[in-house]
Amino acid sequence: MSSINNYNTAIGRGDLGGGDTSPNSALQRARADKTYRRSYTHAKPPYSYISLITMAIQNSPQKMLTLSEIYQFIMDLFPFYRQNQQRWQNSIRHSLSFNDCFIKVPRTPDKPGKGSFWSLHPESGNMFENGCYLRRQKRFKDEKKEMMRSTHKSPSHSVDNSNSSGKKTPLQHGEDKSHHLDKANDNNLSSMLSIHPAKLDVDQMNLLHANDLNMHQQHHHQNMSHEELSAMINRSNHLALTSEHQMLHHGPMNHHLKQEPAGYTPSNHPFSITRLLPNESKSDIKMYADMQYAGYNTLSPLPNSIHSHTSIGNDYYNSPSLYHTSSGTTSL
DNA sequence: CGCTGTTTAGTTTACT
DNA sequence: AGTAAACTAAACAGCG
Repeated sequence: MSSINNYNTAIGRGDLGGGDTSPNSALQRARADKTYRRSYTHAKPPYSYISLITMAIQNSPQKMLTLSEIYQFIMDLFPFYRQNQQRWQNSIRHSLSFNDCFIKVPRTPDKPGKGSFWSLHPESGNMFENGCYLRRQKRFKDEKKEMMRSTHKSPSHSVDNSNSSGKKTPLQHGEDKSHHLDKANDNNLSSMLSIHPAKLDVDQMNLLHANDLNMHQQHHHQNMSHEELSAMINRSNHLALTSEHQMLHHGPMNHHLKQEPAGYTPSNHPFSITRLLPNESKSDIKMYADMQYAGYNTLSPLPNSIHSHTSIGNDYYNSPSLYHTSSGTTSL
């Protein structure tokens, strides 16, 4: 199914700034109300939180952002998320913690502050380049962490302290602490880089080894400079992005993802995250203009100059220019 | 104290 | 219809 359907569903769900409008009435209102176009652009973007986080990180120069920077990126980009902040920001935090595709990069002493940096797991690949931005076909799992989880879940490790409701008592929280810390330590760059290289395909492995392994072995990651860390992550992300090409010849890196039809180029997808990258050509920035869902027409292709969220001068759901297609107005 | 991060649980929704 | 991904809420700990 294409993301056009996803888009329609997102709108159809009635996620219009908190209203529980039925799909039909939303559509009727869209047709009747001339001011609706503005509301329409405040509709919930057709992206999952995971894809939004991914966008934010991939658009940052260092390929890593703090939590608040991720928040800011999303709010800058989508007015929808300027409301109900507590709700979606909780979900963002949950997504970051819960999904193995996000890794924590510790702050270095020269960059003190609150919270870690968040980056993308190099093995997570192009999670959304298959065209689905609301729902991945398969959740990315870090096998190492998966092992840890199952180990901790196994009967030998988890004495049943749960009460009938399944809610933790304060005591249980205390008892969980070691597990908590293990998990926390596991969810960072150090463990990410100690991942079984066998999981990478040959080319990636060679590159990673050639470029990074020496450094990896010589330094403890926590002691790396921020520049080293980000350079490493940049390279890894580049590998992930260029894996598109490899997939055409060797099949998908994440083999559980279905193959796209022949001729399909992920970066051509209307909501492609690849298209967000600053080095992408934006000559086709009006690509969506001719499409029926022109309300999102400039969603994906960010302006050339975006290298950090702070430079975002306009948002993509709000700019009046977005309301126009090549034929003049948005048609629903 | 507020923010960040982790975890659990329940619900909703996309997809097969 | 069943399953799994995504979303939401909430409790809690730790840190600056």
